[in-house]
Amino acid sequence: MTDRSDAHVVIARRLASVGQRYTHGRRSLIDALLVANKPLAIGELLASAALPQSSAYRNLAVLEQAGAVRRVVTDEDFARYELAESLTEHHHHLICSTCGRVEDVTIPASLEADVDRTVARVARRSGFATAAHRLDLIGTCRDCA
Amino acid sequence: MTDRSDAHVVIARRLASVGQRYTHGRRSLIDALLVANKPLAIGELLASAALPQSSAYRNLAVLEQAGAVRRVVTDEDFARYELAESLTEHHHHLICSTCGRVEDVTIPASLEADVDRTVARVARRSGFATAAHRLDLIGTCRDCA
DNA sequence: CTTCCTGCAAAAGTTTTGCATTAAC
DNA sequence: GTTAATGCAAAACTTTTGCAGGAAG
Repeated sequence: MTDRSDAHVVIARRLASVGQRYTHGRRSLIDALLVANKPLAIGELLASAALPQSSAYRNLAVLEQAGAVRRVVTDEDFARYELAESLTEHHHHLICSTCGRVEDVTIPASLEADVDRTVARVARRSGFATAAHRLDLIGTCRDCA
Repeated sequence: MTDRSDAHVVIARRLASVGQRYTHGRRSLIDALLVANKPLAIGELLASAALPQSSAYRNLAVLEQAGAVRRVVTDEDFARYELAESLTEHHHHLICSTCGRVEDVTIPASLEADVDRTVARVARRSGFATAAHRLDLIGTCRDCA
């Protein structure tokens, strides 16, 4: 998944397998996310992708169910969206608690493996079937320091 | 911070140091959180603490600024609140992606230390001054399995 | 062509705010 | 007594939904 056109092909296939079409609006949203390389707020998506709010929300919901995008929650009172990890790489977020900025970041594979293993064990002990973990770094970005 | 009355004393002091009073409504909210031992949604707090919505929101904001409670974000479209970690212990959350249930959980100290160290390093390299990390486990709870 | 998607407008849900009254210190 | 907190109602904001018209396969 290194090329952008690859992403479009994969997404088209996933949408088709759920009986959904890859329309212009959906492609615009994906393009915006491909360029951004970080979670975008709805407002930013509306500006980049140029489509009505209701269509954005509806399309993001469809794209999420098709496994193309992921809804990201921060401390802000609106949602952000990013490409699904199957189209990028497993990563985490640096969140600035002052301005809300969100950036992607990866952590060393060794720690990732430790977290995975421990998280699976802890969850099992609690009666949870764990699907995933979410590790965010909350701090203050360079501009806000 | 093992006793409940201790929590009230500490919170009263923190509120006072910010020029705020420890009123009946605020005490009710704290009591509800002390009993619950897990993040509560606004609706649950309104039921337990029996106060108007607007007062709940305003008081939770004040209590958060005073360092008594923390706003917790999940995938739901409403917020949850829990006692600040300085009044409890550092912990993480098990989140059921089906029913939204949220439970507290702790992970082994050794992993916690690894995460802390790596997170600090990664953040520094990115120009972030890290204050904290947030590690959540997303899965399916026993009841929803 | 047939089914799904779009766009507009209105509704629903959560959270915030103004203001007169009440409680805290 | 003075200052801050409360409670009600109304507003602000994000997100969802209904429905007639248009695009995708």
